Amino acid sequence: MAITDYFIRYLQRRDTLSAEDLSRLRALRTENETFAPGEVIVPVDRIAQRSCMMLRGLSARSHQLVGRPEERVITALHVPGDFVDLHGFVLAGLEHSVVAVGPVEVEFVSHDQLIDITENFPHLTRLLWMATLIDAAVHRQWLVAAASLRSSAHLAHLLCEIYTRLNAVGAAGDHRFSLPLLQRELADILGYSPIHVNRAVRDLRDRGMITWSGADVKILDWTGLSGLARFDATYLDMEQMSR
Amino acid sequence: MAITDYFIRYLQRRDTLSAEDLSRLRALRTENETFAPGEVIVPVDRIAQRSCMMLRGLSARSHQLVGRPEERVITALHVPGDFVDLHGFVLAGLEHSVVAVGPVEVEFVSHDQLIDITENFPHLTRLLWMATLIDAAVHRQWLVAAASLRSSAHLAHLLCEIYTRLNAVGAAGDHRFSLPLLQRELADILGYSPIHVNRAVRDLRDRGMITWSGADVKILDWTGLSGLARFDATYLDMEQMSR
DNA sequence: AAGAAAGACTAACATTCATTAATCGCAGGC
DNA sequence: GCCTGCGATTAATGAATGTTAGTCTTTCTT
Repeated sequence: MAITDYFIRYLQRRDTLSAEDLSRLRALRTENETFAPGEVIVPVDRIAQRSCMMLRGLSARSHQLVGRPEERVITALHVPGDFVDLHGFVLAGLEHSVVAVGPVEVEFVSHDQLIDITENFPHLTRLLWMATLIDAAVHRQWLVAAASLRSSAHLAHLLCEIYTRLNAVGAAGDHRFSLPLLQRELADILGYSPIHVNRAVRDLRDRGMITWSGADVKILDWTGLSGLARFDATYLDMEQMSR
Repeated sequence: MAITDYFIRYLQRRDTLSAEDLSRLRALRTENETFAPGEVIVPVDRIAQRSCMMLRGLSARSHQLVGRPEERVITALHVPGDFVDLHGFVLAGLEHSVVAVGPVEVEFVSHDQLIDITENFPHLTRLLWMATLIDAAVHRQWLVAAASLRSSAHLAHLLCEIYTRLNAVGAAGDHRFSLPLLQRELADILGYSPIHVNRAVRDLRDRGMITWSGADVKILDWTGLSGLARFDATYLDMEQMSR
């Protein structure tokens, strides 16, 4: 997989890239880096000079709670092809950090190249914009899930979403995928205690919907799992459209 | 207040607008419309040809739950100056509707004018992008609040945020504001039952932190309320910065 | 092979929140 | 001035989730 190809595939799934758009993307100079589980990929609060695309593994946006330094909330997960902190290009510093979940490989793109794109490639700019808007749509869906689903269904929704996103970039198939999340980290995502997450995992297992051993997840009953979660993938905006 | 002036103030609070940017914004042709409480301003699912800016009142992004038509979740509130469904310009249809909360006045801007801006005004384009990214930051903060705060503190966080945003555009002051939300609608926002919302409101009242009668909210103890909510307004990204 | 550490898992109990069913209070219609 | 409807409020009960305190595997270390 050559540089930025995952992200190009991400875009091409949703719009047609012109020859100029494509060659501009292919001409991006990037810095490749790897991170061990738990390492900070993008620190909180600092105004960065670059943003990173996921190449391999899983990363998370982690919010430290004020006054409770040992607690955190995870507000997003990122799979290969995601332009993780693209929003850091426009905002005045991020209010969260990005950390590696499991081993991670990313590519950094300098912001001066993004400035060039926004100055000279309006269609490509709208597609970058779109990528951040899809992230926002995922945020909204997490809010809907948090407000309307109980523990097992809430967990089921997360599994359906992650599988759909991994599958969309070819990083999962046959209803199997690798999810190197600890139950403690799942708790930070879902807003439950680790013990309650354990109950939810056991419930989905007892219903025969999934197996989960180590980092290996297999969805045995997609219909049942997605029905329980009332999962509808349209919010991931994976339709072709001219933008 | 002339056309789009609220939104111009919203942008100027965060960056410097060049004379060209300003005149382009002032040249926007808009359609002014008013809505009664509960009316749909932007319907779900349809690919729109225009997006709307809030001029007066309060509106909400409302997600209908699949299979439960009487239930909904509100994932965002919008105050004057907000470019409510700007994301509809780039996404392939919205997965939520926008409804009026109390009486509302908005201005619609056609998407062909937004195309023109993205083709010819790169700095202004980045500012429009920024507006949608601030919405996303608010989504994330709501996720953090939902995961880490119990009922009273969660409600307190919402009140702190709305007051801060209203105050930033001059639509509130002296720790007073109008919030025409029913407790049932608050429940759709916070993910609680209406009864539990009532308990939270009573709790904040009993602590002497707020009064709330009809649509009139007064924060009596800002320090206490924002401390309870662990509210930190930096996520609203209200700092001046060149983007 | 023994020990240690980390994560998964379980049980018992406490707290938070949902549900159901009423009552209360206010505003509008007649 | 009374009725009516809607929303706010309260109480009682049960379900969902948190907390504390462990045990059980597995894996790594020595």
